[in-house]
Amino acid sequence: MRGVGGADELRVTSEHELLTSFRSFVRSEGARLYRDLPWRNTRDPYAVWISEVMLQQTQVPRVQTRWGAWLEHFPSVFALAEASAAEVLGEWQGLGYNRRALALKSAAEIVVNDYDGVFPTEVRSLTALPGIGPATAQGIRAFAFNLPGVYLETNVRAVFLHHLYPDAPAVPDRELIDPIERTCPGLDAPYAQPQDDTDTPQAWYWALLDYGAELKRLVPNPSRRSRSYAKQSRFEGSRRQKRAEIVRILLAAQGQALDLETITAKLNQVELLAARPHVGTDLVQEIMADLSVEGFCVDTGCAWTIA
DNA sequence: GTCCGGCAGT
DNA sequence: ACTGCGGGAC
Repeated sequence: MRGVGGADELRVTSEHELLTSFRSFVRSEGARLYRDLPWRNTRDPYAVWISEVMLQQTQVPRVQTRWGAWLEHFPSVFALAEASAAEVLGEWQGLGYNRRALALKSAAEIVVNDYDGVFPTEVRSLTALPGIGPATAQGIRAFAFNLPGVYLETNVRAVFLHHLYPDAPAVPDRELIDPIERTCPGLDAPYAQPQDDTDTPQAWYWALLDYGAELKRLVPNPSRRSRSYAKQSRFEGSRRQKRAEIVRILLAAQGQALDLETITAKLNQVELLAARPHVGTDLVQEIMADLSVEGFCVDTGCAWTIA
């Protein structure tokens, strides 16, 4: 672990002072860079949950254009639980990673059936819901319930790597857990004694996110020095590009069943227009099997309809 | 080409 | 630990 900010800003004599000054620095940057995002003006767990899932591997500007529309279409966990998969996928189009939309609907059904529509607050209960992993669970806890925890996602990771591990080449996430715990307001550590009533988990993580986003514009992405960093595969021409196109084709069919040849033909119209190679029915067959297993569509013998 | 307020299956 | 999964802005 190394110094905070610049070496001249602070003279660090102990880990305690290091984390304490780190905290006040991030709080101050967070205040300066605060983003008044729409989902930050509610504490409705449903609305916060939707924002957290939309924000998984998806940049803020895209979510800003879609979060409000989703809440108008599906205003409550009950509305979402009762919606059809096609309706949910339709509202999701453009956000990417379509399985998130199906997970949202499945989780909504569980919250309605098992929790009477009231969102759980325990990490174990939250991560048991489809589409909610450790990061999203802590995000919901911090932003909807103002509960402390280890919220470790890319912006938070960038801030801690930049300030506490400036030269380490491959830092595992487990190294970050301790300092994150020690700096979160409300966790049992001397650094985390609340300064005032605005010193909350919610405000702390907003500050980390806002400062982390700014940091990544100023320096090369510190998260590259995370051991969990992985370069992502090419999208253009990929299987998942075709898969997403097939979902669009099924949605456009409005519940009508399409056979393998029809789906392949429609897909190849798109591929041809984009000057990509012709796709064979074998690959389409494979993708349809995956989509069926994942609940995107139902296999009606030799044809598929959107679920 | 890079990255995004990750998750789930293997 | 590794891989598949979307789509657009830069």
